[in-house]
Amino acid sequence: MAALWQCQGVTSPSTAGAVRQGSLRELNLAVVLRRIATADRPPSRAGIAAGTGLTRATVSAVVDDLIAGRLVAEAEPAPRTGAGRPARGLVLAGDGPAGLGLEVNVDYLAACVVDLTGAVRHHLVRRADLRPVSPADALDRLAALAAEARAAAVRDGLTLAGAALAVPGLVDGGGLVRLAPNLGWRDVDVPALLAGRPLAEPVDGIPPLVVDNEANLAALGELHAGPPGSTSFLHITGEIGIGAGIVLDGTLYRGARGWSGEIGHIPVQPQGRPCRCGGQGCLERYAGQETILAAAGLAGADLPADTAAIRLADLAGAGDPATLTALADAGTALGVAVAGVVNLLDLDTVVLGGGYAPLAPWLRPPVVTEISRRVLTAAWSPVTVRPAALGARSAAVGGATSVVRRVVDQPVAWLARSG
Amino acid sequence: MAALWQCQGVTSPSTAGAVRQGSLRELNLAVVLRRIATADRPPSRAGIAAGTGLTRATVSAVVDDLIAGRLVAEAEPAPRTGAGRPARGLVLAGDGPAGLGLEVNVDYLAACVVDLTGAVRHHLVRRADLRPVSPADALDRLAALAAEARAAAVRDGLTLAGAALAVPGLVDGGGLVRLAPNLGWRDVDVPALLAGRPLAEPVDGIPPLVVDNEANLAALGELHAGPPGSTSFLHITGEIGIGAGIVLDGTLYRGARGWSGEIGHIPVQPQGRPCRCGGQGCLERYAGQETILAAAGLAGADLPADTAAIRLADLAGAGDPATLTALADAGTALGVAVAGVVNLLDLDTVVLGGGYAPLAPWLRPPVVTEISRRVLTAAWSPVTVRPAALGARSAAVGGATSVVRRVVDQPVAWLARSG
DNA sequence: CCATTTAATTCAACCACTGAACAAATTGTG
DNA sequence: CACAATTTGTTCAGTGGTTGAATTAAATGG
Repeated sequence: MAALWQCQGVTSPSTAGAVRQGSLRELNLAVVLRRIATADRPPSRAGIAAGTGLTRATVSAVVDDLIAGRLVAEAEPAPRTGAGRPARGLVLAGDGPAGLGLEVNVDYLAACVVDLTGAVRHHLVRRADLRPVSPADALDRLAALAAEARAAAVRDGLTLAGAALAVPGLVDGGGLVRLAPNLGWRDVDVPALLAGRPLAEPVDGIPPLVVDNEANLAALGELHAGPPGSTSFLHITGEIGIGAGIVLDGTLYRGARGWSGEIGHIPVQPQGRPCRCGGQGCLERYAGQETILAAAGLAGADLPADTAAIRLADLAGAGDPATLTALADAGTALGVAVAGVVNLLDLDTVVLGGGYAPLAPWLRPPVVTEISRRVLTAAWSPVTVRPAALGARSAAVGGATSVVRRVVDQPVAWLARSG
Repeated sequence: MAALWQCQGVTSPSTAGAVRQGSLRELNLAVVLRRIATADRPPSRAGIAAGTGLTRATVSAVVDDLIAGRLVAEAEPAPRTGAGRPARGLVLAGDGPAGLGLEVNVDYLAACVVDLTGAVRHHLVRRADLRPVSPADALDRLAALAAEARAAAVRDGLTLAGAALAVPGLVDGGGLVRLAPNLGWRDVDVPALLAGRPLAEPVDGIPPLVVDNEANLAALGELHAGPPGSTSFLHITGEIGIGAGIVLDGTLYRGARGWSGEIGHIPVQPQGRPCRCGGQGCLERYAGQETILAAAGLAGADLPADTAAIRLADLAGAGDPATLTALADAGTALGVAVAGVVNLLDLDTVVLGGGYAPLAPWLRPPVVTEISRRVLTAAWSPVTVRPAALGARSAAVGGATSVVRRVVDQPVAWLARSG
């Protein structure tokens, strides 16, 4: 729990411009709330005052607002420390706002509910091959699953503060899915197709649904769920395509147009195999799942993506030589690309997620080898390569987390909601 | 001038935490000053009020403080627009604070003075081969040049608000140069060697000298000097090594440990030529100046880096076939690496700086070719490839600009200075 | 049991912004 | 040329939210 908010950067005032008088309280609500969220143990009002430089009077007033708004609760008194009146510990409320995370992928739908403390309260998954299904029908089914998750949240006394939908493709601002090749989607306007559903109706002015790239949301989930300390990392999602979420200084980097992370088309053999993107020698052609499956002798199996990864892990675990060679080669190609990225961005961590997560035991060694060979500063300060803490299904959790994170960053929007 | 501050992102409050009462004024000083800095034409107090949402009363009070602090001046009345009392235009003061930019490089020393408006008021360059010179002696000479520049600034009525030193190497926080291979420096503690010089003495609490990587400062300079609109770009400095400054969303990205930008060691031929870094097939071995010179038949010439670039440009301009081939090959290698970076980061602009600036006419075509072949989203939205606006000597100017930029972002630090 | 210590609240003071009224400076019109 | 219209900039009482000191609350320790 403590690690949840560990890594986020400083947020600028929501006005992003003039600082009006009321902004003072608005900003300090966020400051105090973040302090509570990032603390190792429940802090006292006095401790927050000492840590932030605000007076105890101000902190008390701010905390009163936060408690009244169900964002903060008083915890059991902490173990005794010495003389003096005992402090009353403050924690994030577990019964206030929650985030709804949704995911549409090639062979499953997922919905999950995360509360303010970062706990995953519900997680529903429906397996289904969605490739032959129209976008409208797929979103129909998703809406049904979302309604189920919402009902479960309401039974827990939680209030949904928003929802985030993860899609394996390029997403434009405003929820337009430009292209999701593996789903067969092109220019799908998600909010329009969901019109009339509770998901699409704004609740008290809070934007109801954010659509984002799967890799981005998975990286956000990893930022909160992973071990603290890594504020700049690459979260690689190896599915049919290879995507990456880039977190720099604790902030997700989306790119000039929101299309960052196309690591699958980094050239690793400039004169190598042609790629469907029109290029040549792209990483995807050497470390993509199709290539690994073919090299392992599973070319015609036509398995769903996550099943395929587990099948490969089983074979590798059993010592199948073709599979081991396939994974070693893929890992080396991945390592070459990652080494270039680390040289450029000076990252301290690389996370293997998506379909790579279960294959990490075999992919990690060649990746580490290439990094240590090719990264200039590797000798000074090592680069951590690890599997995703949330495993292969992190996008929905990451989406839900991004919703509650927004509440922590801008508590006024939540407090202004209803009372 | 208007473009100078065009691209910077929103700055978070300097407290980076609690918002105390006084912070209100502190923040609004910055808001109003930035508004004046980024405006196309000198704005009026009323216009600023309308644009920021502050009241005219507040803006007047803030502007009074800024004028008293010599950060802002009233301009000649703007051309008439209609009825009503004429507005008094506000501009950044050209006679207040200024930034001192310094550069130590292999074959020259440079110092320049930039005022608040972004104008380069002085620019001194001393050519000298600094490789055989000890770090202490080199910094001695630099201090002398800096003193000259400072004297020139004082004659103009300017007050230096700080200095920034560009070094071609890895710089640690606190001014320790870990490694500058081309200068032959290792673990050089710049502030310690400058102790006792006016450069090293803090003036009214303002940190006197910031040491930073040459590529980083050059990128910052390009951010301000270049055409507006490109907020995410890569500034590539092609010298003996190849470095890059990375600007994302208008902010320089330094990396987890401050060592970002080692684009020279991105693998472009994983099984290719061995590199002195221990890796294989690094970009530097295909697009570095040494390689280009050798391919052009100038291997033994031992020219200083900038002279070499101009020599190559002359040969290419004259149609020398070996040189043209060398540049085409280097450009292709560069394009492969850049395509990978653009795929990953979704940049809209790539700037060819340093030694690449004069060679841009020949390097650009192959780079553009590789980008259009290999970048997924190139069809949707084109990537601009252009030479550096500040040319090969942009690091010193960029450093000076970063100093005055800090004044604009945190005017209170300057105002609290002396009165 | 009381001095000591630390936590949290109360309250007058104060700072900076707010909003409205007012003064200043120009254009346009009869 | 006088006067209404218009826009800029300033003045001033009012207010929201922080400040700092005093006060109350609740524990420990001799």
